[in-house]
Amino acid sequence: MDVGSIIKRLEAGGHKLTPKRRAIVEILLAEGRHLSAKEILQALQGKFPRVSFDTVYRNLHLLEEMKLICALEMQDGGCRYQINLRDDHHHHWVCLGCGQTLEVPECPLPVLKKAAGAVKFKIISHRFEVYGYCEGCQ
Amino acid sequence: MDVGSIIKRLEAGGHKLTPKRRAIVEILLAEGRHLSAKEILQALQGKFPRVSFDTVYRNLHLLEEMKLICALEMQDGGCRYQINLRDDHHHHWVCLGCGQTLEVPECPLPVLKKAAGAVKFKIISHRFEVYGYCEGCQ
DNA sequence: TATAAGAATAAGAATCATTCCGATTTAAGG
DNA sequence: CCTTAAATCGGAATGATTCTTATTCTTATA
Repeated sequence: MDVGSIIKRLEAGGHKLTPKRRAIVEILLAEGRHLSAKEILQALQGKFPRVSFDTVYRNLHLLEEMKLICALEMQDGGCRYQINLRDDHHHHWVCLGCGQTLEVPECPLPVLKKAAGAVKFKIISHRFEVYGYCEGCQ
Repeated sequence: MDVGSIIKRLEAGGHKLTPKRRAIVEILLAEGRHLSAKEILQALQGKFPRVSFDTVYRNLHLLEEMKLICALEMQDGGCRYQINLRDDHHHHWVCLGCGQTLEVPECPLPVLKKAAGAVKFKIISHRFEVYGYCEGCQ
């Protein structure tokens, strides 16, 4: 995933490529790890001193809808964002030490579909995140 | 799970049995379903008009630590609480229509332990909730 | 290049759940 | 009954997120 392909996907979706929108993507690409909305705002203020939280959230929501980034729910309820390296649905091992994430190789939901069917439950969405420590942080 | 056994567990943990604490447990038992902190506060105000949010949250956190209730993260980020009918760790099918929950028969984590080991990730905690519609609400 | 239309933005107020604070009250054991 | 730590109150504070309104860009098209 590079800036070029992200820009193409934005344009294909009928969205404008504004300087701030591009900068948010570049920040996420450069950092690699997941960032909070506040961290993104602060990084953005380097180039655009007058940028607002509203702009950060609006663009993060847009990028998330287009599946260009993914939102990680943290243990404390806060949210962090990172470039979606893969294009498909997946979950994360989230390191509580350094903040790096690794991808969980499979989604647990398919295994449970039969159990849901047994109680006639129609699945709409789910959340799954695993918190702990990566090899380096243990 | 009844009021008596909950009181015993509180006393065993060295906690006082205050009228408000008992009332919160009774409200959760009487309602059966999961309630938000606000709903609990409002129900509590019937008996104790001057009770504060602080008291509600303090007691909910205590009851959660003692595993007497479980906290459900909702899709919108809010939290709801219900009596922990079983004594062990489990997850829920959460109905977006009526708010009822059904217990997921197994936790997906054990299946993924091997994958975590493969990347030397030390698991500390996890979140898993499934949202959808129960049979009656579809 | 000019312009129109809609999309995006700024600024800061508003919201909402949750937590914190200092002062006061209360449960439970001796 | 007394003591003491725990629990409570009332309300302010916090912090992330969303909303509102006026303004400014982008892009497409003339």
